[in-house]
Amino acid sequence: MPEGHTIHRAAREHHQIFANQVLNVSSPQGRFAEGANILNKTLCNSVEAFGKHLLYHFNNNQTLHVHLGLFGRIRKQKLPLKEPRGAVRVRLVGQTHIVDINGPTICTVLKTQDALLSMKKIGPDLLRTDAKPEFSFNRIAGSKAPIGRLIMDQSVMAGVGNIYRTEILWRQAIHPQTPGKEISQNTFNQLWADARHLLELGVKYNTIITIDKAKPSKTKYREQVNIFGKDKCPKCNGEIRKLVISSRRAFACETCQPPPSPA
DNA sequence: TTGATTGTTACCGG
DNA sequence: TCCGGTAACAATCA
Repeated sequence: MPEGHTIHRAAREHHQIFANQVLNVSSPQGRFAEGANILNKTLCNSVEAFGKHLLYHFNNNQTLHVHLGLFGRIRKQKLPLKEPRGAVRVRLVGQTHIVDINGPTICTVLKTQDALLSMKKIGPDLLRTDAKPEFSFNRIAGSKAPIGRLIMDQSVMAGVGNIYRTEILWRQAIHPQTPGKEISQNTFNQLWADARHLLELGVKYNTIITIDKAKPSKTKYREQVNIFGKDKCPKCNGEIRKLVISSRRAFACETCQPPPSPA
């Protein structure tokens, strides 16, 4: 579920819903009661995302830091309250909506200052206007690691997950095993721009859309992708090669994305 | 019931 | 010291 677009979407929605409201913060399963009590009946000033990290800033300089990991989910509902579904760690209740957070790997209350400090370990976030892409390019250009690993490394650039990495590299005709140092400035610029474009589309549609002009599918899985999990390349009809990069599955059309020549 | 999954980090060996 | 690989953790659904 969560790539960068999910978290930024949530940040924008939750900011609209919760900013400058006193929230009831609880933990229906009792697994987060201690931190929740600190925030309960407190004013939420703002909500923001850094890559896949979500920060709810409360007054008294407290911040709820959430990272969904692989399985985490955010569920937004209109009032009235319903029974929590599954293992809800935190429930935020505002005047019109509630948000339940299930299965996060990070769900802690920090001093705002410390939460913001920890965000400095993350690379430039494609979806933040203050991002500095030259930092990412320098990391890539100085590395012999495969580009498929680098663009998903959140310390290099933040926001891209496993599906987007395959899709972005296919769109840019870059083989995922190409060493970072072989990526030119110009190629990087296009990659960055396309990644940002796709993530913004993801925020807009609340799902992953990497096919130009596509709209979300009406089936259960709304994603619209070119080659992730597919057998045939939509451009050349060739066979899609299955790879594993950073212990995660990846895909490539080796006709449209020529493999790098061996060193 | 089993397996697979849109993520990250600690740890270990080369 | 810097890599790359592996285990561990999270929860849900087909």
